[in-house]
Amino acid sequence: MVSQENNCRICQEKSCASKVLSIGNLDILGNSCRTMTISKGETILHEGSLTSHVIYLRSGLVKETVKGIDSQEQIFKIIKGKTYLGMSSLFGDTINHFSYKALSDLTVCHIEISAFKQLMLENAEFTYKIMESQCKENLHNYDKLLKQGQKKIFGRLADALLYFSEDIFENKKFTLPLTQQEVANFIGTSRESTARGLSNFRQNGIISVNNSVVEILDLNCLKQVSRTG
Amino acid sequence: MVSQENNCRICQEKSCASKVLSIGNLDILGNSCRTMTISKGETILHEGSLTSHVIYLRSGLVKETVKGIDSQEQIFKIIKGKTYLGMSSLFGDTINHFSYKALSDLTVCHIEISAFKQLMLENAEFTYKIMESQCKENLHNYDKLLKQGQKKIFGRLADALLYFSEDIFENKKFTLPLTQQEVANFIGTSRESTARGLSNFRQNGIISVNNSVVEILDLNCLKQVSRTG
DNA sequence: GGTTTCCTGTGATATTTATCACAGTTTAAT
DNA sequence: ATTAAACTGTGATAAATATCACAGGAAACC
Repeated sequence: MVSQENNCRICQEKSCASKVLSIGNLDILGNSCRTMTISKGETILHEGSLTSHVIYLRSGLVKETVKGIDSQEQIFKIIKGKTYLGMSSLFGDTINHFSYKALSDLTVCHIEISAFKQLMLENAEFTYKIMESQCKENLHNYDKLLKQGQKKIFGRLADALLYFSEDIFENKKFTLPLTQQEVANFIGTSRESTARGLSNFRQNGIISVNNSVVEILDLNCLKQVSRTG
Repeated sequence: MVSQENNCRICQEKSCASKVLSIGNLDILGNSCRTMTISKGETILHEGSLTSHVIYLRSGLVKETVKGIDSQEQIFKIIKGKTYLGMSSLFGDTINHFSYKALSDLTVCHIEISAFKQLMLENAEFTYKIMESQCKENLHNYDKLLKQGQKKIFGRLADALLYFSEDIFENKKFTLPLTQQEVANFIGTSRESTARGLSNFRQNGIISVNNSVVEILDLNCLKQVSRTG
């Protein structure tokens, strides 16, 4: 981990919310903010630890996880750059409800919670923007979780592939950042079922898989599977 | 529905957030707020409709639902008094993602969204409180949804019973406000499996059921089932 | 009060999914 | 390059759950 002081004025990766901050506000932020790099595989934040900082993911890919029963890792979602991590825990509790682990090399900022709260109480538009983005995320998460409960495995797997293709990588061809075990933990099933699902999609010409490079060949069919369940 | 003008200054059912409002703020709220009663069975808000008002549930019990695939109703959660309804949709989108239906007679307030936003931008502490309560709710919801995905039916049913007993009615004995079909829609299973689960709990002396009056007889055992899944 | 409609309980069966087992592949480490 | 470790693919079987079917109860509606 390399850490350095930060000038938020000139940051190229501002969040939606911090774009509304005045120069004065940005300097308050910069004074309470440290940027650092984290390498793939490291854990940024542990479930169960006390909340102490706002963490802003500038760039890179992160998995948000919880320990399930018999302490199997459940993956809640994959997070890409320009996102605050663990806001619900930060404002809704004193301990973190999720762990965050780097799926790639990352750049993150640690912001002192007191400074962040000060900004929120001084600048209602900032708070409003933060709330807006949280609400958007929540709608998305609830939608995903509720649908997941109804769908069968092929449908959920299709959803996961579409999620990576459309939301995360914005490309029909991408390198899966997860092992099959992790995909299974993400869609709530067993590793074997995930493997069988991928085989099935491959055999039906819906996708191609080479090592961990996936390409969606028949998007309509995949969407169909996602709908049908 | 009976509607009347509202004096928010003297409201006995203020939300956590509106408790921090000044008298002036409360008058702004009161001028843009109408109180009404809604009877059991009516729908307050339809999924898919445009967001137009903040709705505050003063008293009563509401089910929050979404249409699942093949348009089966999924029950996301049960909501009791002193809660804003549909905040995520309101701030995260322009259409409502959930429907809200009365499980009992209700008192609700409709608040003009423009006035509410004005308050949020004028009073950052208010906004902060709103955000805080949203975050608490989210942690709770995510926890529930994630665990639900891992547990088997008996575990989920146990959770639902504990939820009614501890969170909603705060009593070991309560009248189930849902039919078995609805309980099934709540825990994500079939009506028959729900019926079998309840029978099983009854036969094992964990609960007693008379019509829709449920009493938890062996709390420890029920919690055990909830844990074991 | 009688009829209709919705709700509940439970057996039998079919479907879905997990688990076990193990061989073949890829990746990482020396 | 070679070995070890982790990951992947697939069959066989077991467990969980849904679905179908139907009878008996409760509630609601003339």
